[in-house]
Amino acid sequence: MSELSKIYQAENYEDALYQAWEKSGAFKPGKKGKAFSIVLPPPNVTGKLHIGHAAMLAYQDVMVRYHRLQGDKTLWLPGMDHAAIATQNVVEKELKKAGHSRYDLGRPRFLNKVEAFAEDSKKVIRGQIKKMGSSLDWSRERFTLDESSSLAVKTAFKKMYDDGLIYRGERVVNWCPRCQSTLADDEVEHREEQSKLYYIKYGHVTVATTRPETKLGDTGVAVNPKDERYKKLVGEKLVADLMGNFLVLKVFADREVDMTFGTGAIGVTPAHSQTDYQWALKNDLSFIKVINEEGKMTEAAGQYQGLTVKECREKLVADLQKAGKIEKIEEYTNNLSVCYRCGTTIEPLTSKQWFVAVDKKIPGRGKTLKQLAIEAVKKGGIKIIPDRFNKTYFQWMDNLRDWCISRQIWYGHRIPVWYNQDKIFVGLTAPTGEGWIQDEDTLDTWFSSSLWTFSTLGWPKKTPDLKTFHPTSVMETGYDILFFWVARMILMSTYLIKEVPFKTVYLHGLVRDKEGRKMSKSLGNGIDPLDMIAKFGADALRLSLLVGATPGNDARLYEEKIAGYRNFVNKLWNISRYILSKSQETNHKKQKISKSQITKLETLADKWILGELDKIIASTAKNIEEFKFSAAGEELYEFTWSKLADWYLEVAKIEGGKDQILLSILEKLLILWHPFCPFVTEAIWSEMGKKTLLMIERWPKVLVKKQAASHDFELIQQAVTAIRNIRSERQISPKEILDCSIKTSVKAVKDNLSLLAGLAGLKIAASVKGITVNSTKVEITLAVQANAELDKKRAAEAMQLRQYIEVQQRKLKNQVFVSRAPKEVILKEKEKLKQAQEKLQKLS
RNA sequence: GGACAAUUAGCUCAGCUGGUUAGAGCGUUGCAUUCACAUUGCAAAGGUCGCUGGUUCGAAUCCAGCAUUGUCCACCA
Repeated sequence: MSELSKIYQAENYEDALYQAWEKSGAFKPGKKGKAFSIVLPPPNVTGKLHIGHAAMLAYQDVMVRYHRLQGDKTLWLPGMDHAAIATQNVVEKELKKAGHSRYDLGRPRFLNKVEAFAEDSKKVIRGQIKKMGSSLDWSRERFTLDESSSLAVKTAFKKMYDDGLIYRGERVVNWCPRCQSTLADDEVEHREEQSKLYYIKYGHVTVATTRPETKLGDTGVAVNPKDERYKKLVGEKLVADLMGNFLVLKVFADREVDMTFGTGAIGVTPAHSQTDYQWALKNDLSFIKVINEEGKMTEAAGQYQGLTVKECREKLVADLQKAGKIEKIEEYTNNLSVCYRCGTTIEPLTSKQWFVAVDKKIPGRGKTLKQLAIEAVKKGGIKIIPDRFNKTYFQWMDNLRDWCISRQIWYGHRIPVWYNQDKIFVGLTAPTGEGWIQDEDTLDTWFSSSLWTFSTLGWPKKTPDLKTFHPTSVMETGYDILFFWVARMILMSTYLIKEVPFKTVYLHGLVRDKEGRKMSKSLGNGIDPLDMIAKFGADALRLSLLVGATPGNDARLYEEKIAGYRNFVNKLWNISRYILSKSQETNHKKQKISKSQITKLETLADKWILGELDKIIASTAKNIEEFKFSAAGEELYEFTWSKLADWYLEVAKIEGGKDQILLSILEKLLILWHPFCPFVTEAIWSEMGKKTLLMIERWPKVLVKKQAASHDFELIQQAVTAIRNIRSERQISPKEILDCSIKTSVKAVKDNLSLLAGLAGLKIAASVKGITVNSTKVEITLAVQANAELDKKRAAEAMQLRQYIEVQQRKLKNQVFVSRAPKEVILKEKEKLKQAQEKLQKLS
């Protein structure tokens, strides 16, 4: 066995270990055990991974490695998302730098470019995922645009079309003029913006608007039915002249009109507003489209044709002002709609698009898609962690409207619909015959990702994987895509395969910077996971992301925190180094020492540490199964550093002959830590000379030892700490041997304390005068000089104790307390009182 | 406008379904140096758990209200 370095050098081990894992085939699910599966939320192929991805990988790898150690048939399936608009944007931006547009290249050549970019991106991302130590089954890697995903998409589309759940219609949609595409409602973000509210005269009625240019498309005026000012106008037709554009406006009443806003009368623009569109349908208004897909004014805008929206607004307002048609202009804070991908202002406009009907009854099921998705969570098929997101989910589902799924971009799944004059064909492949032309549009990227849990397992084919691993066990993802993705997966899965896509949804929070700000390129406060791995090692990064992060809550990350866990990883390394070096020494002397001497087990300290080990084996498993990764990590950390290293190893140095017990503890400890920090644990495992991999070991069994030893060992700890305290405050060197006397009812304490005395520098003496240190059953008197200042401190301590005793006595005399509190609580309180009294007695 | 969360030591956060004299890490202070580890060890200081009421024998924990911060949703033109 080679000598281990003083400090764990992560970079010397990580890549080789990953290769060894991958080569061993252990990332693939085994043949036995119950199934445990997670499908990786596919990262977008837009470039590289950020720290949020690193966090996601850490959480999932903990679960996956844990279940593998439990002997489950464990699958973690990797894949990536083509992220239609996002990816196309990146490539278009690059083209633009060279002065080109996608139209210069044409569809096929442009798509080749995007595909090449996506392939490069995938390579980079794969590398990053591996750097994190993620134990994914790469033999099953998938892509949302690969062949079988395409088949799944087309199959789903056709079925929904045949069931009447997908339809084509002319409706107001969210249009991004920059992306040249529609967006779903939830892909629109809202930003507060300082703008102006213009009061425009429509003859004798004045309407208020933030968007004067759309007024050119007004065909109605809405008022509240209760509004006395306008009552007599309802049903009338107004004619307004907007700089030569004559508007014919039907006045109608609707309860949703806010009488207190503006003038109480609203100009209605059916072609450029969702609300107005609904009103127009109800009140039979006509549609005038004044803004086109480029964000420019149409022919219907008369003299303003060809101007951009902004230009038109400025010119029209100036013209109207000159003509005396503007009553006033007020400052106003507006909620601006912008594209979530590029931030461009959304133009709502009417357009012919494909939609998924969420409120239509599914033939043969008697329920709507929306109802299916709500039931899946309500009836307990799916558990969301933390559960407060149930409410958010239901609220969103209740408000869900038909989902616009067609996008006017090139990169993505082409809509499987063909047209021939007025004939239409929907199918998996092009129809035969002359004159069929496929729809130019592609599908919303979320359409393909909504099938992800089962399309990755082979659907629509009935594969063994689909049978074994679906529904998946856990969906681990960020709460920010609960709607985009999680909700849509539930919708599609319950409809298409009559199964929930996953049993548990674990939602993690965002990773923020030290000040709690969102990490972003513009702020430059992002932390690159690869930099951190290079600096501190992947294990340290994983731990810093795992510990301190609770589900659904954002967590902060900064270098000092990662450095702290790097220190811990090194501590684990050195604990192992010590244990291994000791056992090596003994091996050399093996012939001289009898077996009974080597395994001098079962001292008080042995019993204590083995009891603690049992506890931590059980609690770590429980914590991981309950998704409390942070708590699991914290408790293990405490066991490893504060109990094993700080106490047991020190005792072991004194008592000696603990090679077997130490090695056995180390083996178990490495298994417990493996899900959290797989690299260092596997590295140590191999340094121990193990021939098989740690990652395929089995989770240790709890031995159910009698744990009475715990308490007695804690007495020793208390006494030792008290002695050190005295040394520290009186500045007595640890080397100075102190005379003392020990009184205790527990014999083991006396024995062990004499061993530990070497630590504390104690000398046993029959009777000594000096300062008394005590815990419940131990009393130690140290021969040290009195010190006025410190005696004062002891007096203050005594004072505090007396107060506490008084409180406890009052509590125990209180009849109401004694009669109502449970017995255990009363006993506990009595014990506390007794301890305080004893302590006080010895102090004075 | 609605909903949700957070508010605990200088900083970052634990604290499960009420029973602690409220914990950890970092930071701070003092001490220790050829010991597995200075990426270390030992010890200490530091909090009336946002505010006000209520329920209870007992509240950081449950309830109500308020304040501050943050997030999400919503068609207020």
